Amino acid sequence: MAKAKDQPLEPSLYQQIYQMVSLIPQGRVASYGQIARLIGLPRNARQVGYALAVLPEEHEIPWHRVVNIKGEISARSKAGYEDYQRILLEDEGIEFSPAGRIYLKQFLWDA
DNA sequence: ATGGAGGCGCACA
DNA sequence: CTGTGCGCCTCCA
Repeated sequence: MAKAKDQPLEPSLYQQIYQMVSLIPQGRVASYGQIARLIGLPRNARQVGYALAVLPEEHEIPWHRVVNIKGEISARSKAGYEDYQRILLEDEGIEFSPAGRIYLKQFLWDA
């Protein structure tokens, strides 16, 4: 695409991530890598996590529906949110295995 | 400019 | 199942 400097004709990387995450339907989860792939950046799973880590306080983004490829809730910088995330997910009907992992086969978002 | 760090992913042992 | 190592790419100080 022709772009003068790097004037983003497209939303910034984070904006794309946020938008994609907001598309995850209720009762479903997606992995970081999956989100990255969906926006055409298969090697940016980490950026997805980073983007969510710096989410502004006010947003409509279902960040809790994003977990790692194993179906478990990743540890993050700020404590407390892990339990919160699990509660939000269970509240949507997502089930966890005894080991604390989501049954991806059943709940992974089929984009 | 450079280096460190980050809610990851995957291959191996 | 767990632990370790390495690759990937961007953001921030």
